[in-house]
Amino acid sequence: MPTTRRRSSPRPETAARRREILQAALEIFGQKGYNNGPLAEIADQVEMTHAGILHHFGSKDRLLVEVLRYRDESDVEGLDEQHIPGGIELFRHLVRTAFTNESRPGIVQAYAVLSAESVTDGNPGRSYFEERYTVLRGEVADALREMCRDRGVDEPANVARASASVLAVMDGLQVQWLLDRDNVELAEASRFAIEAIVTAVLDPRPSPLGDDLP
Amino acid sequence: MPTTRRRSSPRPETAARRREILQAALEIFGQKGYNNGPLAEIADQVEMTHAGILHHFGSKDRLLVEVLRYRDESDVEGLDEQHIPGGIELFRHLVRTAFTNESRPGIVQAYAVLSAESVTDGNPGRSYFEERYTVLRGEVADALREMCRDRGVDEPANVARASASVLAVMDGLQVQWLLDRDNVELAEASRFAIEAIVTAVLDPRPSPLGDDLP
DNA sequence: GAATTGTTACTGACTGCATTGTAAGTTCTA
DNA sequence: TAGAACTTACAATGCAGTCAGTAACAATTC
Repeated sequence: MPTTRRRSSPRPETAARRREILQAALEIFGQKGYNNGPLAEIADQVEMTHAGILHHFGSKDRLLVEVLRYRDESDVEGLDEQHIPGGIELFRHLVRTAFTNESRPGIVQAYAVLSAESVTDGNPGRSYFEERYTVLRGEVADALREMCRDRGVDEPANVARASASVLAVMDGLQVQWLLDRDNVELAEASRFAIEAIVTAVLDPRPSPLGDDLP
Repeated sequence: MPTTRRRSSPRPETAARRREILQAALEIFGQKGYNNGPLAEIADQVEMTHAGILHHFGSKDRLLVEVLRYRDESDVEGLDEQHIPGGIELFRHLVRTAFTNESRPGIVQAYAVLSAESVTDGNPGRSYFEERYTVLRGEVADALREMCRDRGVDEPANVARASASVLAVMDGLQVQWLLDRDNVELAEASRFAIEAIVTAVLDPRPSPLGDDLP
């Protein structure tokens, strides 16, 4: 028996429809959080019923992980041109991102809310964020080492600490900014902090706090 | 008519019972988030029904704001002795806190989760966090200015940016740590970043990223 | 290239569960 | 003895997910 497999290809407009849903979900999850963001509201925004969304994504959990992947792609697409910068260019890119993010409160909020929510019990986005931070820390660390090499700094200490700190300060400032959007200082703070941290790696100096801490 | 107002005072053990509830709520909200943390689960932990909790706090919203206030108090009580340190001592205190926090994942997670969740639509904890960050930034800024004065640094630039950055880096590192508790570097990163930022205020140097950024 | 057949992309109705809040009743105690 | 500190029972939503059905479309067959 040849058992000719019958398998229709998805319709041409389906991909676009899915993207519409992902966009709407990103907005709703960003505004209200994952647990507090009902499928029905996402469905409304794309003129569909919540059952339609479940048809495309199977479950709310799976929708979330696809939303997170989608955010990644659209981020790279929108800000970068094509390649990931390295060395000093990475940090310049991060600073520019901090500034352009001021015009995208939706995405900023989605990221802040969903990353923190991901550490709660049984959250489906957790492994996404675990991996994301690991990858990003690695990229920042590589860029830092490249800068050290360029400037003849041998055996740079604190590269790992600095990488985590750079990402942390950007995330933390975003939360503060979301709570107080009129505070323009907060955007500038990203540049200041990143410069401070990079400087401390390239040209370490004695601690102003003394050497007797833990 | 004298209308002798009849108004019983609460029973002596009531205060302790309320504290038990606040403690349990802090745990549950920390583990599962505010929206995802049901009253029933908090009630279980103190051997009560959820209606009992509502008797004490009126609504879930009001419970949250009391939980946040409670966290503040117990924090100060546990770590500080009595007074808030200023100047260099504040930063030494912050670094020590970062280290001792490693043994209190519950509270750390509660803070990280609830602060991010507070920026979502209609969250009852929002104004608490708005005020908290404003106050904390002010305290850190004062401490920085004091250090500048002590060391003869005039018209220190970037004090506001540095204050926000210090808080941001601590918060951001906590999220990363919650996602990867085995990563011991992350605790040390707090000290490194705080030192870097304070140094950049006390003894500013040219940006390693160039001066042509936004 | 028309008819057939299976699949996609839904909708609407429904199920079942979780959850906050309320109301009435009970016990205890200041 | 009134009010504090509950409990039990219930009301009222809200929400994810299932299922049966329908219309449109794609692939296969003739």
